[in-house]
Parts: sequence; C-alpha cells; structure tokens
Amino acid sequence: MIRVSLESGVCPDFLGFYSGMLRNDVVPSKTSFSLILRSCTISGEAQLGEAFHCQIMKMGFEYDMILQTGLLDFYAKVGDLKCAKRVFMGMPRRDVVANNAMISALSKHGNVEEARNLFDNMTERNSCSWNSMITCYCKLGDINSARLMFDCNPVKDVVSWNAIIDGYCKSKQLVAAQELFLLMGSARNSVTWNTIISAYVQYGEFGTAISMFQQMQSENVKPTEVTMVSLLSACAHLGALDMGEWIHGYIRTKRLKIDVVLGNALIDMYCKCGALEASLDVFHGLSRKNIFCWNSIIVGLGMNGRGEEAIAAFIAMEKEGIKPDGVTFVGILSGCSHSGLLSAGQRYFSEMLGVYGLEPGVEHYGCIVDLLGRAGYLKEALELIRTMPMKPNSMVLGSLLRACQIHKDTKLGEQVTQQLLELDPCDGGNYVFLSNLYASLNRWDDVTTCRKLMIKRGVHKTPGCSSIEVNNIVHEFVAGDTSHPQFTQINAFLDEIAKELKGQGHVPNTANVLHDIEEEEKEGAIRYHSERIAVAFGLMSTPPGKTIRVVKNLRTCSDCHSAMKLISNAFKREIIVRDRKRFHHFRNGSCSCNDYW
DNA sequence: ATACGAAGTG
Repeated sequence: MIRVSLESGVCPDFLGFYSGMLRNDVVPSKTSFSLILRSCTISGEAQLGEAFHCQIMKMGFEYDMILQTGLLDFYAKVGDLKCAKRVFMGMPRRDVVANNAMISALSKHGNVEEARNLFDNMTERNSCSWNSMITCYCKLGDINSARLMFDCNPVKDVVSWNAIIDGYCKSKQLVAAQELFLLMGSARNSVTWNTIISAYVQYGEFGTAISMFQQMQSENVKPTEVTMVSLLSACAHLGALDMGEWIHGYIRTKRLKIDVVLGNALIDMYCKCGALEASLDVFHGLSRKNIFCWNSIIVGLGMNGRGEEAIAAFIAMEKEGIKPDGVTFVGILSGCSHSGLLSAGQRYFSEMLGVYGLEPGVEHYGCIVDLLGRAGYLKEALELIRTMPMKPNSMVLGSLLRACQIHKDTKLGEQVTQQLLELDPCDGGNYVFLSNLYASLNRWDDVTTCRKLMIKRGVHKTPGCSSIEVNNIVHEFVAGDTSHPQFTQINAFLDEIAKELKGQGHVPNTANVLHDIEEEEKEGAIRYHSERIAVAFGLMSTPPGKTIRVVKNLRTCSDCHSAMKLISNAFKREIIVRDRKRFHHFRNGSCSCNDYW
C-alpha cells in the first residue's frame, strides 16, 4: 500500500499506512523504510525523513545499496549537504545514481569545484550526470562553462537543451536562448516552451509571451500549470483582463490544478486588472494559502484604494497563523498611504519592529515618507529622511517630491529634484520634473539649462504609453503616436470628446503642455496624452455601457484625471485606469481615489 | 536532471 501511495504521484498517505502497519503488529521491513524515505524525499518532508533515518538505525538494518542511495537522495533533495556527504562516504560502492545525487547536492550548495571533481572522476556517466553539471554552472551564472558541458555532452536529451536554454535566459542572453530554441525544432517539450514563455515575461515582452503560447498550442504541446502562471503574470503586467479571464476559463476546462502558485497568479492578475471581486473569489476559494497569496491580496486591495480592507486582510492573515514579512508591510503601508490612513500606517510602521521583529528597510521608510507627504506633513517627512538609518534612495526622494508637488512647496521640490538628479543622472523623469518646476515659476533660463543638460547627457524621457484590450488584442498608444491604423477615426472622436468636455465646462489645464520637454520639441504635434487616445479608442470600438480599462506606464496627469471623470459621466461609462502605481475607477463623474493620489 | 508566484517613487 505504501508503494501504491508512492506511485500515485502525490504520496498523500504513506504515514497513515505506516502507522497502520504498526497497529496491526506488522514489523516494517527494510523495503518499507526505503519506500517511506522516498515518499519523504518527494514531498520534501525534511524532519519526518530524519526521524525515519533514526528509526532505521535503531532497527539495526544492514545498509545495502538501495537503502543508502535512498538516504543519499533524501538528504540531497532536502539540502542537507553534511548528512548527504556522510552517507555518500559510507557507501562501499558508488554507482551512477549515487554519484549523480551527490553532484546535485553539491550543486545546490554552489560547490561547483567539488561537483566537477566528482564528475571528472566518474567512470560511468549518464545524461543526468551531464545535466546536473549544466544546471550547476547555470545556477552560478557561469554560462560559458555550462555551454561547454552542454557541447561536450555525448548523451544530450531534451533536459540538456532545456537546462542550457534556461541558463541563457537567466543570464540575460535571450538571443542565444532563441537560437537554441529554434534549433530544437519538434524536439521541444512543454518545459522548453514554459522556459521560453517565462523568459519573455521576465524580459517584459508580454505580447511575445502570449503569441509563443499560441504557437505552443499549434504545435500540439500540452500547456501546463507553469505555462498558465507565466501567462497570467503577462496579463497582470498588461492589465489584460479579457485574456486573463480566458486563461482562467482554460484552466477550468482543462482541469488544471490550482495550487498556491497558480492561485496566487490568478489573484495577482485580477487585482492588477482592477477586478477585485474576482480576485477575492479566487482567494477565498483556495484551500491552502501561503504568504504569497496573502501578500498579493493585501497589495491588491491597497492599490485599488481599499486600505481598510487591506488592513482587515492583514488581521485575518495573522489569525490564520501566517507570519507577515517585509512585503506584507510594504502592502499595508502603501495601502494606508493610498487611502490616507495616516495614523494606522504609522502604527503599523512602529509595530513592524516592536511587535513583529522585522527591521524596516528603506522601502518601508519610503512608504512612510509617502504617507506623511501626501497628508501634508512635509516637515515630518523630511525629518524622517534625515533620521532614518540608511541613505534615501530615489524612491524615497520621489515620494517626497510628489508631496512637494501636491502641496506646492516649490522650494523644497527644487532641492529634492537636485538631489535626485545627482542620485540618478540617467533618469529622464528627474529632468522633466525639474524643467516643469522651473516652467511653473517662469524661470525660463533654468528650463533651457535643464534641457541642455539633458541633451548633453543623452538622457531621454520615458514616453507616456497607454494600452487597452479590445477583442483580445492589446492596442498600445504612445503620446502623439499616429501610427494606429484607425487613427483618423480616433482623432475625429477625440474632437468629439473635446467638444463634449467643453460643454461640461472643462477648461484644459495648459500647464500640462509645459509638462513634457519632448512634447514642446515636437511643437504641438502631440495634442493629447496617451490615456486619452486609448479611452477614445475604447469608447468608439466597444459597445455602449462596457467598462473601459486602460493601463498607463506613467502616472495620470491631473488634467487627464478630471477629464476622465467628465468622460465617465458624459458617455455613461465606467472607466478604469491603472496608472503606474494605482487604480482609478471613474464612474458617474467621480473617481474611487477621491482625488487623493 | 529542466520550467512558474507577492513589493514603495517622479
């Protein structure tokens, strides 16, 4: 029965069968223990396995090859190098399997020298031996040695190819990975596809990741849970809700197993697409939740302006006995900041160390600077930066700068921007900000100086870019971009919107024209910000009443923010804009952020 | 022996 339980793949009940044996006065044999050990290895039960090892010693069994290999494999998998070595040294004879297990244990600890030594001294090697060495070098970032191993491997199989492709992906050599991927042709299995899809997601090429999935299907390779996790992550980044929902449907129809990782990917996708209720449904439906799931939902609630609920989730998490970590507090503190919960945020910040024993990092100080600054406590924020135990990074200063902008403290704003410029001279945003600041003060000479400095240093501003998904296709609009095939219609529609807004008394905030150095250079070629083009496109190409969802790479400007409110009212549409850091749910002329952002 | 998840800023 223990063997059956083991071979069923998940070995859920080997302990039950073991205690059953004892209850029925059946003395477990050496084979029983070998099987149990194997079960512990597969399910990663480190402590349980050790306990059984003690039991085996007590029983006084003679150690044979099978038992020793089992023990070695167990210690190798759970990462106990010392014990693995001890078992290994005690073996009178070491076959390929034993040697491979030892190599893998050494590789886990980064002992590449020792692993290589063992590998070189082996009289017999199989594909596992070679593949272990390939991954060992890959993990260490020594891709050239890994490639050498790959090239010398006389018994290359699909695992060797997958391992080296992943190695290239992880060492930022996508081109080399693509070359090998193409060379594989029909030898590619689902791991190969998962590797390349996840690489595209990691490189930020979300659209390519999705089209690779389509190609995977057309080549009849079965997508797995891992494929879905990568695709959902792509959807989360793109804010592509339709695609995300389609994937969720696919998971259900194919009966893929929603474990903590896939569950978390779904939660995160729905949150980042602004579909909180769907996210909560998945969250509550999970039978097991780990810290990733809790953190995702806490961050998601905060990001969508539901700070109180984020706090409630935090309390629920504690009740379940899950200990919060640094990420949890980033979520809670930023959630408090977005909802203006000043005192709650301060309380959690002090409890971090006091109650939870977590040392606040620079990211947590950043949250509190943000919290204080937004609420108008500029002096306090500045004082915190002065007294905090580490140097402020660009994010901390960025938060302060934002506060200066909201509360119109131009003097402090200039100081902070100068500091930011020194910290990050390659970041175009800093120059734009400083330039805007000078422009608003009519200091045109300073504007020119700033602009020249930018050109001299070869720095470029990130262009504003918004995307919207219509009929499963993600359309991207860069500010001033006229390349969309339907641009003429879009432009006409933008005029219509402008008229409608004028009728509602909207006065365009001309200060925003100065907000963008490149816009000035293009001399009025850009009439509108990217999110407006995207919303216009959405309004004209979707049926009345359908929610419009737009994702923007930068933060929305205040003019667009007020325009969106009016558009939502004039066209009777719910508009959800995800900007760089949070969501705005526009409905009936107002926004979920209550203009606090 | 290979593939997957959460984070503050302008």
